[in-house]
Amino acid sequence: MLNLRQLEYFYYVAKHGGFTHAARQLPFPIQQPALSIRVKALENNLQVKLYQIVGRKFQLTPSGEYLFGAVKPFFESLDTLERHLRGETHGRLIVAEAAPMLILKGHRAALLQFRERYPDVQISVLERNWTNLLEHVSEGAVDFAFGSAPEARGNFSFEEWTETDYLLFYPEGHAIAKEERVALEDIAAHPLILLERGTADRQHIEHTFEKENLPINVVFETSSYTLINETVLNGAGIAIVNALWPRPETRSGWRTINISHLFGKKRIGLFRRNDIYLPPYANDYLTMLRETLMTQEM
Amino acid sequence: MLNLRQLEYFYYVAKHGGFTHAARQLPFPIQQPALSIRVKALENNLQVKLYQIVGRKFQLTPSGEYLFGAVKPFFESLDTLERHLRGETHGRLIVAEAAPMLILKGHRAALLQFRERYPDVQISVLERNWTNLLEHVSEGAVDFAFGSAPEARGNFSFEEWTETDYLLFYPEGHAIAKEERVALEDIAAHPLILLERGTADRQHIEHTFEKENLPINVVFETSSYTLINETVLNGAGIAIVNALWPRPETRSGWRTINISHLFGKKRIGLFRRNDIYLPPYANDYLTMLRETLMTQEM
DNA sequence: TAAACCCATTGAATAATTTAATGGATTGCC
DNA sequence: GGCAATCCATTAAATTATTCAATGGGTTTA
Repeated sequence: MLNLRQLEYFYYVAKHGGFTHAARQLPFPIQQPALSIRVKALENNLQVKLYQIVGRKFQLTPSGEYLFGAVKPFFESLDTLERHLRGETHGRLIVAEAAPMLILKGHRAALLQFRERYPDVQISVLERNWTNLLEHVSEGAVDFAFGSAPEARGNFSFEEWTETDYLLFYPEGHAIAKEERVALEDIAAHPLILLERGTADRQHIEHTFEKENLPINVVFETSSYTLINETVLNGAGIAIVNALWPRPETRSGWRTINISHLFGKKRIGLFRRNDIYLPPYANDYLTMLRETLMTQEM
Repeated sequence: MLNLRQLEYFYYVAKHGGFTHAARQLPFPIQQPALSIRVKALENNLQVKLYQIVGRKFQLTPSGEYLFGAVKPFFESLDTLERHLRGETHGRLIVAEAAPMLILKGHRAALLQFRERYPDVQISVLERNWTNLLEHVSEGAVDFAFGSAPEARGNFSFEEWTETDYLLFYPEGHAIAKEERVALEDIAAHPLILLERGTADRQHIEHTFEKENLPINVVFETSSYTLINETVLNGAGIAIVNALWPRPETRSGWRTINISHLFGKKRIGLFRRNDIYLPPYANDYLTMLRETLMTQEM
């Protein structure tokens, strides 16, 4: 039977990298020997060395690393858990690039419904770049996030909500339109307008070209779809966008071709931490959002 | 600051549905009042009612249910964690339908490599039906599983390893081959041979027809691909299979058409529990398996 | 070489937890 | 209706677990 207090102290010692450091930084008053003794007891319990002192540096053994990794999420989640239970709820929601056009609409409707039921829970819907998206979630800064399925998942679960195609977006009459079925080489032959580096779409697009060893010629990059739209319509090049991008509605003279045969589908969905249990209000919010999006037909 | 012992006792009381029950069934000697007091202390700490006694039945309040759900995975994982740390490792692996043809090959090679490094860890590779697959994982009966991406994910994370097309499998000269590009209606017009109900492929196929309101005529269903192959070759009908199905190599006279424009791609990958930290040997096994499959070209 | 730092160890002091006994409330059974 | 059984709450006393304070040994830094 693992002793919980021993585990807890081990967690703090491992987290702060040493007994003395831990003793000094812990939120409750405790002395170094107390920690020392408790961790020793844990080692004796398990019959496994969890750390070693090299010189005067504290180091976890592989077993120690394993144990630390295993209990860390739980101990990290306790603060949030306590706040949720006390009712100090502050809902936080993040919406990432690519999802907004689709999901934001849903938020508007879901919010109204939600406030009736939880008038005291504050919801923030934030837009974040794909690069930092999962960080925000894992740091607990937000409860969950929407974005496109990543390569590496780490500690997250991903639930697909919808998928979308990739489109080639070009001015009417552009040479690329001549092709019967556009090939990757055709696209590479033209100057490209893309979203900035670090976004999921950009990463995916570059990766696709790299796989075929095709160099790409990016003439313009931006984080703003408005600018992409402008630039394409001014004839500076062609753009690869996902089908949920905000189409230029004020001007005509543009076309799109579906190029999902080259770039696959883009999967968009919900990210949440694996190791944290969502508070009831958050689950309810997700349910409402799901329903809203369903009736809006996705 | 949540008190861990209080949490632990609350967990046991909630799990056994009452103080007396818990006190009697706990693995260590403890009396009912001790539990009672500790849980009360937790309630006072949090300023939240966690349970109520109705008549003489113990019932969790919604807050109690929430707390229980939040801490349960952790406490449930402690036993396994301890065993792993003590080195009492017994690896368990499950391979589900659809994946086997692809993944099993990898296992053979990975196993050899693995046994050199962890001679004492026992690995079992089991075949299970899609219907029970995730249950096995969530019960902790196996460390992880391979299968195709499900609709609902619950407490699992899914990591895609590969994807495969759906194929129409039919005897040479069959009428369906006349079509330029097969449509769903064409397929529905013929007697179909399918995997049994409850399998992921079957579910997906039925769902696809349902969406278009097309009735299907299943003349034969089985869990064995050998039988499907036989039946198709005898002219009983056409089959929808995924591209990893074991092709009939002993007989000729059959054809396939790719129908992923109708059924999409099938995504195959790794399932694992969200809330349990895999032991080091399991992660190493996965790494070896990944590498093996990479070099075998997927 | 001295000062600073870090962990281990110890007996004494303290705090936390458990026990045992008992009472109140509810249910089931005759 | 009455009695036995079940279950949780409460209390003071007993026990156990944990912490403290002081000290020593080893290592690094200046």
